[in-house]
Amino acid sequence: MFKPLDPLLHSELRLAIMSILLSVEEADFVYLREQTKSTSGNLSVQIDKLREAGYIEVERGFAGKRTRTVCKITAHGISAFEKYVETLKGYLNLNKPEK
Amino acid sequence: MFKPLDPLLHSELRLAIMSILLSVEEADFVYLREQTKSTSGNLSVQIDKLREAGYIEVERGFAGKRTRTVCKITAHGISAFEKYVETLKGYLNLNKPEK
DNA sequence: ATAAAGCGGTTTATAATATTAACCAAATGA
DNA sequence: TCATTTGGTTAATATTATAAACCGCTTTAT
Repeated sequence: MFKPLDPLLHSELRLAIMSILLSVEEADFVYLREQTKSTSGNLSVQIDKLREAGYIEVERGFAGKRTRTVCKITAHGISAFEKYVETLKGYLNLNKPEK
Repeated sequence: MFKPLDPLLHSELRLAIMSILLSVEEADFVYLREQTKSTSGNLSVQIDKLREAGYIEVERGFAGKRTRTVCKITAHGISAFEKYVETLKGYLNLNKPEK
């Protein structure tokens, strides 16, 4: 009945990161930090976990002279996310009981 | 954009407990343990957290000579769950992108 | 009877995780 | 030049989940 939830995605910040990357196709570190209202440290750690899992790709480049770290979701990340959502639905009684 | 997820509900086991109690209206310890495939220790701890938060009520009674701990969800628990689901939807891009 | 094993749980210890705090190098501004 | 800010990383800490050990009671076997 209750299938296990991918622990990598069942995390508020990582889920938010994935959600953004799913709708935006590419986002840099600063943008993600603003959107998620997270601290740099936390964001850095969580990005790295997603990257290690192969859910996102991270490329370091430049914006003018400043460094810029760009993230984008991978195919593997997309399917993991979709699977997570399906699994999660099993927990959420999405069929609202009639009032 | 990303509202905080109630940490009490954003937990696999506690969410499963709540999900069951939402659909069943009353369940005892053993039933919950079987359905969630959790250990007694883990279940005991998580039930207690939900009870402390006022999300569920716990009553101790008897089934024959043996003790029986019965759980049921409270109105507060129901609304917390519903709110959690709504918040969560903000993370889940539920509108599938057309293939 | 009494020992041993099982059941329904709780409490305590440990493993895993998230979050922050401290730091660093490069760039900018006074 | 030297202090600040920016874009991050690394290391330490706080929080959380999970499992292990235990407890009182009941049932079963001897």
